[in-house]
Amino acid sequence: MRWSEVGKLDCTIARTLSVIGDRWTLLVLRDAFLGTRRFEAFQASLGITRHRLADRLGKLVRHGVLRRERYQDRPQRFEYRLTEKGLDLYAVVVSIAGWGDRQLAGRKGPPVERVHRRCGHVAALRLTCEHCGEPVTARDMHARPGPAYRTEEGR
Amino acid sequence: MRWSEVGKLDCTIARTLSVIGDRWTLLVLRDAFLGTRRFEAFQASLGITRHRLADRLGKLVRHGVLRRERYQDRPQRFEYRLTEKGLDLYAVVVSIAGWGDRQLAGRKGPPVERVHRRCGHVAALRLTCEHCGEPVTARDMHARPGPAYRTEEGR
DNA sequence: GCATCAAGTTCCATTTTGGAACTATACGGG
DNA sequence: CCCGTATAGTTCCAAAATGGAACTTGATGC
Repeated sequence: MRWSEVGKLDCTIARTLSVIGDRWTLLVLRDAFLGTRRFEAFQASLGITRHRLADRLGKLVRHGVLRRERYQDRPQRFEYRLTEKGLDLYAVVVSIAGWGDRQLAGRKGPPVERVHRRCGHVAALRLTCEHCGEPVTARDMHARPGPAYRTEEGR
Repeated sequence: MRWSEVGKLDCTIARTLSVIGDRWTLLVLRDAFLGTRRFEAFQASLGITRHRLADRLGKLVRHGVLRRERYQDRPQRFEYRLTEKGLDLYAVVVSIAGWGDRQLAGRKGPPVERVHRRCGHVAALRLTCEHCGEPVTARDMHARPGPAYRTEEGR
């Protein structure tokens, strides 16, 4: 199967990955969450080729994750900002950072720390059950076919 | 910059992505979390070429995310199981699934639902602040340079 | 005119993928 | 003994994606 067909599968994970699951895209998003907005800034920070970057930004815009906004006329200049849909990817980016911080053990601790504005503390974020509020790990959960599974095949 | 050099950056996100951030790897992990263990089963479920699959499984084993275990001698047969380090990726996989479920709006609801064994409910998982326990979104958090940043450059 | 800036595009060589066939070990049946 | 089946890979090659570097466009400032 071609990667380009993965987005048509009926798995929500596969479809999400068809949007954000390629080499540089999540690093672009990392920068976006750190406040980067301009083409040159992404390029300098990432070391991605301009070609790829233009491509990835365009794809994220087409998928509604970023929005391309003019910040100056003459010459026209654009910047890329996270949409609500894009901001909703925060959990993905933070989960990735969290795993790296825990498992890939930087010698001096994490390079970035996150402060919860409301409570004022530097804190890791964790998954909890929406229903009971308890923290949850893989072993606490059981996956089973959901509504969409009953009507058609496909994970 | 070559993708193969991304793992050497000092960003925990970049380093995590060098392990799990390529095309098929997260789909392999999705299957692993759903209980898939054997080469043939991954291959049939994913539609990835056997070649790539062998490659990806090997890489995950080298990084300690999966462990290759013999389940039969003569002929020797192996299966791939998540290690603790691998199980710790649950938040990443679930966050990706969550975004897909919310934003890519399957017409009939999610294909997979997750039950919290402890409380018995089908529930989405969400990020909360480890310190105060409140649910958190991108806007609630502020990123700033952490310990590792003070001693050396690199995000 | 000439340099500079920002945001892309174009071109081409190198890498990575996808597809399909082939290999290795062992079992079970006729 | 020979054949078919099963599992887990490997090999080969054409097609697609990527990396690097130079070029383009539109405008400002000297």
